[in-house]
Amino acid sequence: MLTIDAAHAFVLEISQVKNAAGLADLLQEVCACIGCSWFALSHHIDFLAASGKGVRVHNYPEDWALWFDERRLGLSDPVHRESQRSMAGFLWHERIHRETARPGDELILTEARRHDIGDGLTIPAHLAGEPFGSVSFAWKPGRAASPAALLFARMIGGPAFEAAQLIANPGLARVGPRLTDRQRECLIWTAKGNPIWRVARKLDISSDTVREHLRNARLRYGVHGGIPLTVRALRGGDINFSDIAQF
Amino acid sequence: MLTIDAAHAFVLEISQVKNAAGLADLLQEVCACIGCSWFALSHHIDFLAASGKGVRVHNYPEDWALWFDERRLGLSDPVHRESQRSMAGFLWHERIHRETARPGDELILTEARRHDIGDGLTIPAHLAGEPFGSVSFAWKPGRAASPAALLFARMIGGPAFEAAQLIANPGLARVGPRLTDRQRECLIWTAKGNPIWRVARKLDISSDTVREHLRNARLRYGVHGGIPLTVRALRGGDINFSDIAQF
DNA sequence: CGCGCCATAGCATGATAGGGGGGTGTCGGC
DNA sequence: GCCGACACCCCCCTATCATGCTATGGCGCG
Repeated sequence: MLTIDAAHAFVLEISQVKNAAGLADLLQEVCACIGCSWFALSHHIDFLAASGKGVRVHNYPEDWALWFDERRLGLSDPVHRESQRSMAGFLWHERIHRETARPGDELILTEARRHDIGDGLTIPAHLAGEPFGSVSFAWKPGRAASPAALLFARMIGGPAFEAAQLIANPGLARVGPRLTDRQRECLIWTAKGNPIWRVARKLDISSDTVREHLRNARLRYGVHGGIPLTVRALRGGDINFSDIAQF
Repeated sequence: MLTIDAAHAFVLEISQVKNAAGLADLLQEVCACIGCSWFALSHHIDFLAASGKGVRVHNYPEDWALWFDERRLGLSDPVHRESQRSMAGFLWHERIHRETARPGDELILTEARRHDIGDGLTIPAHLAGEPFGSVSFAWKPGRAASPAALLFARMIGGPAFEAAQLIANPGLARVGPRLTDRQRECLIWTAKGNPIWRVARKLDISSDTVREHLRNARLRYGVHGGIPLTVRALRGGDINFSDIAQF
């Protein structure tokens, strides 16, 4: 029965869960409640490369998970990609299209169907400084994910992911390194496309100083190069696209 | 009446709304539905400094908004700060505590009460590369935000924020020229932090060819430099953060 | 008062990227 | 059959960046 009360009960139980198995049991119950077969709560990372790190709880067929990991799809799976551009979550059949497809996507989707995974829905789990994540529920081929199920999942997805993170990192409310104001300013001007000497003139400081700020920013993130620095700062929320956009 | 059907109706209407006034009307109806007095959908930015940019729709008292803006609280308001560390949203009385308080927070909260704003709840709106945002609903002093209202807001908050962004930036999504597969590959590897010669080895092509692909990509966007190229490609969706993520 | 953090500034070296040429072959559409 | 888009390859030269090191003054905090 899809009601707010039912969702409330799930959220309360989820907030008290102690380990991954308990969380899996609860998500299985959610599956039964919305009438789907599969659930997957996962960070979008390469689990083979980052063994031990990241959170993942799912009931997908084991060989699908293996196939998925071997191809490092945690980072490039079309559903994961789309979830990174979404705030509210989505039904797969409404947002996974040919237009945004990449070579290889078709293979992934047919392989999923071969493992009895058809339509589904996904709730993104974004938090600045953390890897991307999501909570998905999926049906066997032939049945479509419904808007009501999406709404239901929206009530539960966020708390479920927060619970999973607490289980994986007990007490580790970690926030990545933040940049100082001056470092952010310098980075924003270079990201707009200015060479360092022009940034220096805008900020009315020496270009060596700008260089120094950018260097320190790179050191904080432990990255090499201006492009990775910019990407990390965007990811972590230190700067954002509207800072960079020039109109 | 707090039901999934009611939420569904709101979400459908929100997805069709054409302007900020229409969105405000709908959020006012949501207020009536959950029994609160105030709503506020807002980017967490300094609206005085960034005039014209950013999204904000609210029905707070006008002098409260002025007081808020004058003190540049968009960035440092305790509710906004807490929302930036939350994925699922929260009830103010459960998460706004003395422990995480900063000097000045007490003043903000009493000033809010002076303007008839008591307890409330907030749904964060995170999207990588975008400024932080949130959707809040608040009650007059003496009444407490309820878990059921939080669940209801979870169903509506994300779609409402997405709608607001569409209104503020019509057609910003998926604009401009797209890159070829090869250009995207080269860009992704350089964005990970690889120098061109290493990209060439990964793709098993000459480094001049990599240079060539990157040059053509820059030409398409009409940008100068690898950093602006990366930012444009990220914003346009040609590449995304998980393509670049290292783990 | 010292300690750490920040912003500022300078200098030197080598690696890298950017922008300018030139070219080949394929594929698909007009 | 030609043309445009695409992927591929090669050369050159200069501007820019990354990185190493050192050093100053201001500011807050314990």
